[in-house]
Amino acid sequence: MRIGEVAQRAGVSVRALRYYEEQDLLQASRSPGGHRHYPDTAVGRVQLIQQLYAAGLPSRVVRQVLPCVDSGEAPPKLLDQLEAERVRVEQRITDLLTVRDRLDGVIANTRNPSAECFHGQ
Amino acid sequence: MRIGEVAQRAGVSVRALRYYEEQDLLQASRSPGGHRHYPDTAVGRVQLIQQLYAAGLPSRVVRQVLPCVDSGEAPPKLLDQLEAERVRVEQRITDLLTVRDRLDGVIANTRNPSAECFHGQ
DNA sequence: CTAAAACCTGACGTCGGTGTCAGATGCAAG
DNA sequence: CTTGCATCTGACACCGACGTCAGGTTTTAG
Repeated sequence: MRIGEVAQRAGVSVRALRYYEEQDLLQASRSPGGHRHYPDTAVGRVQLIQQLYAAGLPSRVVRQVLPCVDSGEAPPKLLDQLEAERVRVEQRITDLLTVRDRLDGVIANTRNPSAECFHGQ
Repeated sequence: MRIGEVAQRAGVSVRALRYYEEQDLLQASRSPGGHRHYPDTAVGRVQLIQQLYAAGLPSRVVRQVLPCVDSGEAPPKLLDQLEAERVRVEQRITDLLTVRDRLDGVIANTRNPSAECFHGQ
């Protein structure tokens, strides 16, 4: 599978895939002429990478985490790192929940201004 | 209250506060000599701004959302915008939950490798 | 065989929220 | 009045995940 097709299937740009390779997140074999060639599993991997990015993990962390998610286990040395990331993710989740509730409050109150106005934080 | 104290209390840098003013997120009166002076409510407002940033909202959106969160209601014209943001936030939450569960899976499996290896997505 | 489409490697641009530095002032304490 | 910290206004630096352009090569369709 060539880079264009992977990009299209995974919903990312060709540039992004090259960047992932540069960051050692995604490997590709090469044709005699130098063109990248990917296995079918690449699409799923790219989507996984996107998910981790969406969670706010930077490349260097993704690089560590990826093989663990693949294999389902981690070298003990990375456990602390993983747990630290878990904590961060959890924190972001609670932040987002708070913001969501605030937005909900404003929306509901605007739709139905009769209700009591809670301005608590 | 002067800028240094606000920064310290809110846990952000002085630079950030100036930036917020530049972005019309936070107003300050000025002393005769030009120094910023903030009301006590500024600290809470800054924390709110931080929360919105943490949720991934960019400055221009925060600028629209802030007065609504203050007043508890929004001009109807902004309702669509607010709901769009709500959807985005919700999406990010589910992304984060997925990632969290993946991390949990790896962590649990590493701690107790005996268990069955679920590699579901 | 040839033209077009896809791909290649650099390299520089972008955007947003800050850090940081320079050089000039304001303000409070002795 | 002076000293010294806080603050002021620019302005440039940074980082990360790409976008984008240039100029050249490979692959594929006809």
